[in-house]
Amino acid sequence: MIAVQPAGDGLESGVAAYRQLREAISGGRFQPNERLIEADLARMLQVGRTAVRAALVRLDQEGLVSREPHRGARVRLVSEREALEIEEVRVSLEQLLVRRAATNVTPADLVKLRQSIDAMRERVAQGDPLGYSELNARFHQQIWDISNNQTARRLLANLKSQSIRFQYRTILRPGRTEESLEEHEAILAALTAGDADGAEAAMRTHLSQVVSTLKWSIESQTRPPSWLPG
Amino acid sequence: MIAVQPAGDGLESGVAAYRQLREAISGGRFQPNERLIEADLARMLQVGRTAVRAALVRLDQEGLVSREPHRGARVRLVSEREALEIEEVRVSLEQLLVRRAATNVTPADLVKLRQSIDAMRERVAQGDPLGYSELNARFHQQIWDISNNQTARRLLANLKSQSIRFQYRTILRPGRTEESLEEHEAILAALTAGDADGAEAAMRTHLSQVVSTLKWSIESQTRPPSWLPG
DNA sequence: GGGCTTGCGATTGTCGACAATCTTAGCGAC
DNA sequence: GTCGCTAAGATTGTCGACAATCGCAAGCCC
Repeated sequence: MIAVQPAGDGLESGVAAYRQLREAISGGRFQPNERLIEADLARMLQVGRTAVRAALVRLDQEGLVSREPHRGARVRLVSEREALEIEEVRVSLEQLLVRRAATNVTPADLVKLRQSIDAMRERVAQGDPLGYSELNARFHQQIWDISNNQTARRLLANLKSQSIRFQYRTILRPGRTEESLEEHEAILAALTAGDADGAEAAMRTHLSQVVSTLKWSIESQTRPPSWLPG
Repeated sequence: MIAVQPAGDGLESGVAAYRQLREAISGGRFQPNERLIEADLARMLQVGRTAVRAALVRLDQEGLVSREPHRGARVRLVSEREALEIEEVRVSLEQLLVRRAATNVTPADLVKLRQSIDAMRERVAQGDPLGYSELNARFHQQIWDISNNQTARRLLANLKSQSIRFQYRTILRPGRTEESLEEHEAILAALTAGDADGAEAAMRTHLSQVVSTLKWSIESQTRPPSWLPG
């Protein structure tokens, strides 16, 4: 028997639809609160309505879309308040994970983390906050991997996809990337020293900055809700 | 128009199936790893196979059920290692919540918490660990409510339903309930004082005990896996 | 007997059709 | 003009049927 790997397929088609939809939503290719009509999505994704339906149920459970009986699904609009809740949870979990990482970390891991930070430093020098943000995500994910807690990892990934809409607010603040870079250095230093308490503290400092930035951006923008007519 | 509240119904029937199944699984009415056959469940719950299917997808996303393409669904067996992961996450989140609770708590809340602890003390005196356990859950949920972070609350509820199978191990250890009771007192004391750091520390102490108990129960029981034949 | 193939029953995955429900546009009364 | 009502269209919820796939047991070859 030729072990043909079924091209990433071999999955029920609902999973394919789920992944594409998830990518599309968290990638911002839908407006917040936009209606998600099953028939349209089915045409769009080239799958049956059954598959779309399954995908929507999953995304609902995951918190990315909200479904009401007989009224269909919409991409869920996470409020600013909720974004703060999410960020608080994220701080907690990242603290836990970096603490575990401090005891698990290998020299090879440290090399990779160093490479990530160096790459980030380049982006800062080039004034490329978006590239920085991507590398930032990679840095954190590396820590998740090292810490070896799949449960927390999964939760964090979910939370991140829910709050992605607020991400740019925390990146684009002037001078933020430079600060962020130094905070990352502190985390790496603690990990290198195998200092669990230090790593946790450094992570708390780092992410508390993110929370503050987010809070600031929310409170300072008391703009009228632009989605209301009139 | 008479506003007839559709008797808790008005939901798509998939939600009803989901709730019942969830209750049944986390209530231990299925064996771990037991196959969940759609047609059987449909008969059992008096709903169509479509609804069962939707429920299973949700439970899969939630981690209570594991589904493989063309191979059906089983109640997910969470490994001991995973139970520890979950408990670690739980400690993190409960710390966060009790910290927030310390700043939100009202006198009325304190009265209710006091009542819960008093009721627990009674159960301890009566030697009723199961009743104690229920009240324990209530105490923690009260704190969740006070802390007012829906996101963390939801995650904690999910985690709890996943690890419920290991709960009895942490309750039945001799002398544990007495210790647990005093730890609860410490938490309440910190909350009464509005001491966020103290509350967090007390919660950490409390739940670390649970983690230790769980670890101890796992490591000490190097029993042969009873579910293997022979 | 051991290992492989084959066939069958059991179960899941998908689709189309239809019923139930919501939403919107049109119409008429005031 | 606007309010309320009605009908049509759009969309979701549910079911039954069928195809695809799996697991198992019987049979076959060596």
